[in-house]
Amino acid sequence: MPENAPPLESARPQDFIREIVAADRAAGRHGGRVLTRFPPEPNGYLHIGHAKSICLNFGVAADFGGRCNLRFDDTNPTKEDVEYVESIEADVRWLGFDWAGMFYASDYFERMYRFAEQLVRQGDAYVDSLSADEIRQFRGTLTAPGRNSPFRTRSVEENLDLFRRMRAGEFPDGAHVLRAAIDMASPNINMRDPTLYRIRHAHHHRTGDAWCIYPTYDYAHPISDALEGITHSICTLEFEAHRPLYDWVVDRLARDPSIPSRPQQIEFARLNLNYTVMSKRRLLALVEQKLVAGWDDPRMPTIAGIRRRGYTPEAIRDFCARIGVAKKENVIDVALLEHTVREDLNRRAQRAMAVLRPLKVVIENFPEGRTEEVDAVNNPEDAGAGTRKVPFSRELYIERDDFMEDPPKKFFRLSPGAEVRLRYGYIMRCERVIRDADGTIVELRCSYDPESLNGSTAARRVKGTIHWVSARHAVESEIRLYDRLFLSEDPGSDGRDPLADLNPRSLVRLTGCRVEPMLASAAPGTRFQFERQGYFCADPDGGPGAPVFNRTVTLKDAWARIAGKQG
RNA sequence: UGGGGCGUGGCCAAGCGGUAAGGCGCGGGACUUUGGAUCCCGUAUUCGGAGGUUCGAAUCCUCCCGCCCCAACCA
Repeated sequence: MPENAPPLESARPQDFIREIVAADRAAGRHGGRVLTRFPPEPNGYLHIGHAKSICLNFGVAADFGGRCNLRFDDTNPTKEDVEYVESIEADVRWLGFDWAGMFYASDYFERMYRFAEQLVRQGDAYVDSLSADEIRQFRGTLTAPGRNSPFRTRSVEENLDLFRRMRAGEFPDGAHVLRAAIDMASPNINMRDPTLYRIRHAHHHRTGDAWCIYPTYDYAHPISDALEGITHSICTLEFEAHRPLYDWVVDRLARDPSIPSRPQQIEFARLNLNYTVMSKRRLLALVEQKLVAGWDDPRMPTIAGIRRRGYTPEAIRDFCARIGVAKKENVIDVALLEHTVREDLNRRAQRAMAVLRPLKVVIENFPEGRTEEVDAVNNPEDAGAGTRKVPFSRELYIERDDFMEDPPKKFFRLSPGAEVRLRYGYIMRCERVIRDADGTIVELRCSYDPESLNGSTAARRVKGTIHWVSARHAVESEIRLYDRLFLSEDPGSDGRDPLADLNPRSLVRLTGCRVEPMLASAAPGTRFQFERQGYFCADPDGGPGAPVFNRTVTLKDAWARIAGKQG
């Protein structure tokens, strides 16, 4: 990452979570210590929504001199994979965070098991042999209380024996579960004897075949937190109703004086972005059905995807800082995300000239075979970025869109008989148009004003400035225009076709583009602003040869124009 | 419906009894060798609604309305 622009963090806004943490420290809780954790399940790639949680967990810790753990919540082996843990690790690092320790819930399987036996001995848990279906029926409804399972009164000895045999693999999946004995009449359904362990004869990406019983989230999470000494367990709103259960487990575990902390769960509203699908189910469907090249396809809202697209970690962190943290359900306008990306890129991205759809221009009064080097500013927002030489010659390419044979009133670029300024170069007039047999415009014959180098001439005022590239010196390159993958305002609702709102025109590949010679050696991952076209990134995973450029975001006003053009 | 949450401008979001911050978006203007950027100015007599307490309420009380989450051996 050779970019040396200063970081772009906004002033850290105070939020209710930081208020809680500050109050806890003021009250001397946890001895003033702050340890958070980011606990993804390795069942998919991280997306922009996770970035909010990552920034929150690492950010809160950093603000109070604490640390944050990375923990994989790998309690459901059938959905998880090492590919995911590797990508998550890489993405968190790329976002710029460094964890205090990296752990797996599966690190604690043995201790969880032993604690479960203890719960059984205390009469706090029992083995239930009802089927999943029966358990559901016994659970009651939102308004009707549940009923105790007939197995709830088994003796401690019988429970212990059964639970041990569950672990030993004596029973098939679904034969028994371990349940907490809480209250089948609780108005909170999560407290109606929740399942703690289920039998799953499945290979775990990490523990292999060592286990055939796996703890549930509700049981594993508080234990993992307590064992690591987590002080504040920050999660999303849907777990609010699980907090009493979280506390129930922590209460019992904390009777052991060697347990380092009594963590508290705090919930916040997850990020929703309009026009963007964040559901892992839908993202997975896109990957599996090969509608995208993979989880890191630049069209994907995954961290890996937007990284390839050219977003910077700084911009994403700034975005997360700006959206705030609260408990209100929210739908953030993607325009804010794009704004933060543009703001960052505008300051750090080197300007370059690139012609996406080339139209040849011959300057008839410019000497054949002559090459001039014109000075171009690398970044008008960054005086330290310097200048570069760009070759100028008789034959150029300009953007097809920058010429109109029959221009509307407000068109200030090139048209027959009109003058335009070639950025950093000369003022040029279009003399005539050359067509092929089909009548397609293939070339423009122009003249230039030799006195107007660098666009300066007191005599005339030219309104339009266009970008260009010397035909002989330019490098041919592929440019990919990626747009948002989804156009749905309401991404997500269950039961719908997960791909229903896919925008089929989210990728336009342009080949035969001509870019400034300098770009031939663009380092993968480098961002550029192509004059008048938007922000582009040399594909970070591009192979050898001429670099491929991915469009990051368009210039602000250009979006509607370009989006409209592409449907 | 039982339980748990949440309701401040188009989208976020401060505010915590003293008379509505800020950002995005949007509108207008200045400037400009990117129709970019930058810079100005404007954008809620009002805080889901109705009562009440108070000299004074978005902030306190009561009732009502709306939205979200929970009935996986998912997380």
